[in-house]
Amino acid sequence: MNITRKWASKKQRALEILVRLKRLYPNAPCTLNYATPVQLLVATILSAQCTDERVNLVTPALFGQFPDAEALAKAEPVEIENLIRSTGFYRNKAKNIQAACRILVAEYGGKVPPSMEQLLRLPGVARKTANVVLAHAFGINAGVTVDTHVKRLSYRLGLTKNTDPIHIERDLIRLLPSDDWENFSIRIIYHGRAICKARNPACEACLLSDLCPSANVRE
DNA sequence: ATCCCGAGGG
DNA sequence: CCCTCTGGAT
Repeated sequence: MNITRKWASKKQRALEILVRLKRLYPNAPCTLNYATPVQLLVATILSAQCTDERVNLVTPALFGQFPDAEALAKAEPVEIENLIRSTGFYRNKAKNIQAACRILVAEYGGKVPPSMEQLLRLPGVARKTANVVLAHAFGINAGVTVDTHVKRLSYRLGLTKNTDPIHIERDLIRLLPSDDWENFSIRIIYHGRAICKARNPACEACLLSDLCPSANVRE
C-alpha cells in the first residue's frame, strides 16, 4: 500500500502533516531557557546530544556567573567545564563556547551576529544551531532546524530519502512554506519525544499514521 | 568514519 | 549491558 498514492503530491502530504502537527501541539515554544541572544546561542551549543531539560538544569548557574559574552570570554575554561559537565561533551562545549564568545566580543560588540554566514564561522556552530538562534533570537527564517528528531521523523514520514542533515534540510525547505520552517521543527521534535521515539515508536497512538509510510512496519 | 562525553531508560 | 538525547569538528 502506497501512502503517497492517496495524496496528490509529497508536498501536499507535507502540508497535511504540518496542519496535523499544529492541531496536535497548538503551543510549541522553544524549550531552552535563556534571557538574551548570547544565552540562547550558548544554550543551543550545550544542547548537542543532550536534552533541553538537562541544559536548563545547568544554565541558571552558568549564566548566573557568566551572564554575557564578555564574562564567558574571560572565564577560566575549567570553571565553564565544571558548570556544564552534566551536559556531556563538556570539554569541547566549553572550548567552543569560550572561543565563540571571544569572537562575539572581538568582532560583534559582544552580540550575536544576525546572519547564517556569520554564525557558521563560530566554533561549535553549524546549521542546526544557527537556525535555532536566527529563528528565535531574530525571527529570521534561514532554514529548517534538522536535529536528531527532525532527521528521524522526516525519514520515517517519507519527506526525504536522505540521511544527512544538509540534504534533509534542503528537501524540507522545498516542501514547506518558509514561515513554517521553525515551528515545523519544534513540533516534529515534540512529536519525536512523545510518540515517534527512536526506539519504540508508538504508531498506534500516532495521529499521523495514515500519512506515514513507516507506520506499524517496524519490528 | 570517528571522536567527544554524561545521564537516563530499557 | 546498549541505545538515545534539539551536533560539530577532524
